Amino acid sequence: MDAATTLKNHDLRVTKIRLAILETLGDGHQAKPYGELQAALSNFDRTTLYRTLLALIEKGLIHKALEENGESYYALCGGCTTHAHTHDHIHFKCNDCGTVECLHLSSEIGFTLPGVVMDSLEITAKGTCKACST
Amino acid sequence: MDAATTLKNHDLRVTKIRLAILETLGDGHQAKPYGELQAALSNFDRTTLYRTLLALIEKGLIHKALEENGESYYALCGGCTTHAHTHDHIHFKCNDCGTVECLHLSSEIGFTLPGVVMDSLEITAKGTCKACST
DNA sequence: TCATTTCTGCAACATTGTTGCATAAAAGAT
DNA sequence: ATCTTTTATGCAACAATGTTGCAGAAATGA
Repeated sequence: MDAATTLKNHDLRVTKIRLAILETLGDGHQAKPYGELQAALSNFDRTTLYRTLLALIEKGLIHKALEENGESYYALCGGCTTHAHTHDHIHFKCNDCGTVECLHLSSEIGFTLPGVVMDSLEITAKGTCKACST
Repeated sequence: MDAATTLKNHDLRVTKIRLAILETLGDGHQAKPYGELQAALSNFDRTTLYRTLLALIEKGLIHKALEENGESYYALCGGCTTHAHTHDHIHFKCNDCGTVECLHLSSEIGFTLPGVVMDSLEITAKGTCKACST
């Protein structure tokens, strides 16, 4: 499915910056920091970039992850549908090369918190990625 | 153990703002947003607050958690020692009252990521806290 | 092509985080 | 207590990030 169709399916108009963002985010299993997006899309207005990212998040096309330094990372959502994100993945940041990947969990995470009702879970792991550990 | 002794034990000089930060963070199982700290400590310089928070993090007295909105939350470290944080806890944000708590895990989290070496894990859960669900 | 809805770019601003440097304060020694 | 050394603080200036209002431009469906 091409990007334009994806946008239409998510109730979004097809515009240049939206196509450009989707293209920049590439295959989707790697999250890009905001600074990199801004640099790659510097021909667009910064405000528009922010609002477009918000729109894409709102419609479930992309998601945002925060790193320790406070920078926002963005990545395509795999099987997310509008208003029903299925985030059965975690974010993994390599301390060597700095890339942030969206990885799917091989097993379910099971733990309980006494007395609270859990809605969602955000997990960020750090370490050394496959490429850097060889 | 009082705050002054805690600071000395962590190789930190005892200053007004450091005592004030530790006092503001209270009993330690609740994380406070940066904005709240700044408001409570508005008699100190903003730069000093930032540098002091960094120093306290560096020495393992407090830790930082990032929320979805990008705001930094700070909380006292329970059993953390200098350069050896034992973060066997997760951050839980209540969608109702907005408080962020540091909760200890009742069970170990076990999962593996194929091909990567994991160093650390950061987990944030969201939902409804005990007080708000009754 | 037109009408309507939505998006974009600009300006202006608020917040957050950082760096350099002179002064002030803390800690240990005299 | 006073002095000396080391470290922390406050100020200024700046950079980056994020937000809001609004006029003009673009996308969509008729």
